[in-house]
Amino acid sequence: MDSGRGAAAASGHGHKGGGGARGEPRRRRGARTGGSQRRGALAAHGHRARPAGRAGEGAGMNGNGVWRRTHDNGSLRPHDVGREVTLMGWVHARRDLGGLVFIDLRDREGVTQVVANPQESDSAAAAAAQVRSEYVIAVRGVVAARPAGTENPKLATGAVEVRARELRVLNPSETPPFSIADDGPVDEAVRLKYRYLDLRRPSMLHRLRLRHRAAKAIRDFLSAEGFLEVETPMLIKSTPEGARDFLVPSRLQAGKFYVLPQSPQLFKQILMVAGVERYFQIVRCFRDEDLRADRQPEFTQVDIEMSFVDRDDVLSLGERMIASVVRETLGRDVALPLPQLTYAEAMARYGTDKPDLRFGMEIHDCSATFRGSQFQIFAQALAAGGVVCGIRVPGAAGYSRREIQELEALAKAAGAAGLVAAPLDPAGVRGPLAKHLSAATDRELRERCGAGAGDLLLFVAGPAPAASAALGRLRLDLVRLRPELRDRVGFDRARLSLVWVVEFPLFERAADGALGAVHHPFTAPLDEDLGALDTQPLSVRANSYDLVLNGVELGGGSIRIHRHDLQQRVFAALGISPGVARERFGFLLDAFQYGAPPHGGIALGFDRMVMLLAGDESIREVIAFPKTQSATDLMTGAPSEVDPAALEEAHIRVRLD
RNA sequence: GGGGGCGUGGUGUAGCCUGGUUUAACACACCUGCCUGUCACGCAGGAGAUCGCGGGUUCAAAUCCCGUCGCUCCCGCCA
Repeated sequence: MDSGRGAAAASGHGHKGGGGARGEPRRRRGARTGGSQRRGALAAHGHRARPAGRAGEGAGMNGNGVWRRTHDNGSLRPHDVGREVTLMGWVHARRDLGGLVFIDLRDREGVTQVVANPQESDSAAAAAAQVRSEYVIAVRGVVAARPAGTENPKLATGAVEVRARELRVLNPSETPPFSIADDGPVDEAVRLKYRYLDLRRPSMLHRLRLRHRAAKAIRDFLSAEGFLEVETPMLIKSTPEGARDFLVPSRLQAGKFYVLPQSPQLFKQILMVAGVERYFQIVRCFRDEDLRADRQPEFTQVDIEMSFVDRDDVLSLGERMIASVVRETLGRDVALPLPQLTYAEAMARYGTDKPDLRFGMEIHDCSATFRGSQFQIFAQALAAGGVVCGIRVPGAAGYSRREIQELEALAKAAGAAGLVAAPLDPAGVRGPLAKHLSAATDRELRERCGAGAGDLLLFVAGPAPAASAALGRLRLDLVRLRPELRDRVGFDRARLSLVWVVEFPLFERAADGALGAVHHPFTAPLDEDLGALDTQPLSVRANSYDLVLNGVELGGGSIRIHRHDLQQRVFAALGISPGVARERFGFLLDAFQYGAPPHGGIALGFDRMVMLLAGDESIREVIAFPKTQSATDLMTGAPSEVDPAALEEAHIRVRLD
């Protein structure tokens, strides 16, 4: 720190006392100057551990009690010329021309140029010369039109400037560790440590504002639709399903724990039994799982539940809400109703249950074409009950051997056994596959994939879900890694491509072979599949839905089971005995004995929603105080050890191994 | 739990692959002086880095190797 450079610098300001505060030299320059403390007597300074010996502040330095801000820094226009104004804010930039000093003064609303001219105010000019980046200052002066030719069209306020009569430093600032004004790339760890400075940057303030506007749009929309915002508890009973819980020890009940909610799922269903009919909450949820760009241990959901509705009612509500949010934040229209894909279609055409529909390159099932093929790889896969899937990469027939190998590596990383590449010339398929194709199958293949000369076909053979999933990943990798493809496949990054994915399976086979709920155990099966519930549970489709935006799962929901007999059958299929069900969900089952209305709902990831609206690739950008990938808070240092007495009271003994 | 990327003055980067002409370079920021119409102000001067940390190889390590820490992307995980 104070390395002594410029030790003499803080001396010798010819300060004029005249009502103006002087800029206060920053610590680096001023620390060694010694001298008396002429600090203002006010308490405002008392708690600031500034180094001793700084040139003192004048009597007028004590905060902003005397002045009142009249305008923000984004609002002055030519019609304000001649008006006496008081502005406050942070020093965005200072340009000292020697005598004449320009200060770009920034606050939340914008930037206004302040001019300090010694011919107009000696004291203001002297103070302005001492000011540095990120000092908080107050300026009193007169709005003037800028001299012809010096207007700045880049600033909303660029036609005018404020001629300073008085300038006060309300608070000096250390040199910030990174530029607030530049708003350029900075290592994320540094940004997180100094999050208060990071958030000060205009782009981050914009994100906070965007988030607020999205939340407000949601509240306005749902309120108008008759929803009640109801809060649910944060300290709740553990229900061992799904993600790992965050534990909260109970002091009063030794050895027992609350957990933080993974979602308000049970409570919102209880609220339906309670007759609330239309509930929503913008609510924090907690899941102790590994982090990703779109996953934080605490995140925010828009949680919605409605009574006396069917699936279409929920979808309509959900998509109208999203359209409203997009309109209120981006001013863009979303065409309704949104398209719907069944889960089966999504998997077949895009290899994923959250397809990115901003571009084509769909997956084609070419199994029929290759049935009976002499090409061993395909023949074996088909004989084993698998499939052969392909995608057409337009204009990629010229990819080199090396490029193809890179694609194969990606496919293998995505779970494919291999990748067969077939470039097309005007005569048809070339490459290793060509000699195993008759003219008829060659043509059939091209027709099936919509491919022509110059295109590249990529095939994966294997079990149905794995083969299409691998191609689905490859499809995404291709537009990510090969920019030249984006135009050819119609990829538009700015598009908002919303789609409902419906009819998920009700159950899935877990790794241990047990049957598990894809969504949660209160999800209703589709009526038409009820018959198979006890005989072929894996074939039963759920009355559920996910909302997908640009390949990101925004959220999902379902129509719930509200009848006791059906719930028993689902529990039975899941292998949840009545005793276990009672232990885990007893209060919900009890509630359902007293007249549960038909109901359903949806929960949307609010952070992800705002991230996509902002065009960001990580929800950390739209969370004011996010955690790192290792779930630490670099600003506060959480998590940390706690006072042993607190552990004692919580009946916790810590063991490290 | 596993795989990949990154870590060099305050910030962003180059240098690393191929060890030695590097006294670790550049831009921005910072400090000093000059400068009355700038808005990427300009000009001149200056300070600031034992190259994340530890160990090893070598005559010699920012550079090669091993370990470790931090950040990050992904797989697993996330009903």
